[in-house]
Amino acid sequence: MKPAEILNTHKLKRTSCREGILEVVINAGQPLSENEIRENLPGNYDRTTFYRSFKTLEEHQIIHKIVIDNQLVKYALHNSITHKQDHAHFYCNDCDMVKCLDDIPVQKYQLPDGFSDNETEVIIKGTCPKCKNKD
Amino acid sequence: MKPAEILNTHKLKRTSCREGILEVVINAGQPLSENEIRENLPGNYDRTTFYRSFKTLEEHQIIHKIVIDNQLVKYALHNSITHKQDHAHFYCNDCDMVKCLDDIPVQKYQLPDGFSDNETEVIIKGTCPKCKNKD
DNA sequence: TTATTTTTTGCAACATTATTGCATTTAGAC
DNA sequence: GTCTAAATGCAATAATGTTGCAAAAAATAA
Ligand SMILES: [Mn+2]
Ligand SMILES: [Mn+2]
Ligand SMILES: [Zn+2]
Ligand SMILES: [Zn+2]
Repeated sequence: MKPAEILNTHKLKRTSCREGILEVVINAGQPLSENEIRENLPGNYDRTTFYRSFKTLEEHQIIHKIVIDNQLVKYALHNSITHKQDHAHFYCNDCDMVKCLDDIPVQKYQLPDGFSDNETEVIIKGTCPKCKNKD
Repeated sequence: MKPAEILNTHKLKRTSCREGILEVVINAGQPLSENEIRENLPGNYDRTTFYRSFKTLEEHQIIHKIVIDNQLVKYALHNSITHKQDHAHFYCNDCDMVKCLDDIPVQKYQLPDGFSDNETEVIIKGTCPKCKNKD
């Protein structure tokens, strides 16, 4: 699906920042940091606009962010199939790569009395195949 | 266990910053942010020293941090019983309270081929009992 | 005890990530 | 093409965290 289509589907204005972010993230096929996105965007770049665009795209559940250890944030497209379902994320300690594990639904945890949940985040840290074969 | 004892056990110097952080976190009985810790510390406060003290205490697995949505970080004592075991954390969307769910071990996830894991973080977001009874 | 070495501290500077206010521009509806 | 609500760009500000370095404190050696 193309950026313009996605924006139309959600009745969002087609602005260059929104289209640019989507374009880059779709092409990458994996979660990217703000800097990685910026590096792949042509022309001038405004951080405020990025954050506001992200907020909009997030509210429409088009992209989501993955926070690793505060100070590393990656942005990723929602897989249109699993979409709303909570899924786990993988983080490679060696190369900082983040991967959406769309096929791995998160476990439903039994909370203590009185607590109720509505979202669960799971981040699995380890080594990715690429880094493992680097010895 | 008292701060001084803990530091002695780990053969760490008893400095006022380390003792202060431990004192405050032990008294609170729940994870606190840097600001919440600072507010409960007497005398002058240096952020650099806080971060360096935290690093030391973390390396000795005395306290650990919980990152909620980057921009909210809470620091908590390690439960001496479950200690090294990965445990889930609860975050209240209403009051920002964080709770260590020491009794809830994290599930072992089956990763795709070639990936290996060595640590898993689970954050369950929802409403705490106090906030639920506030209608 | 005194001297030497190591660790910790406090401060300034800097980096990164993120938010707000406001004037200007633009996309899309008419 | 005109109009208007929405989005943008820029400056200012905030929160969180790190680094270098000289001074202070603690541990160790003599
Ligand atoms: Mn994902
Ligand atoms: Mn915990
Ligand atoms: Zn890797
Ligand atoms: Zn609450």
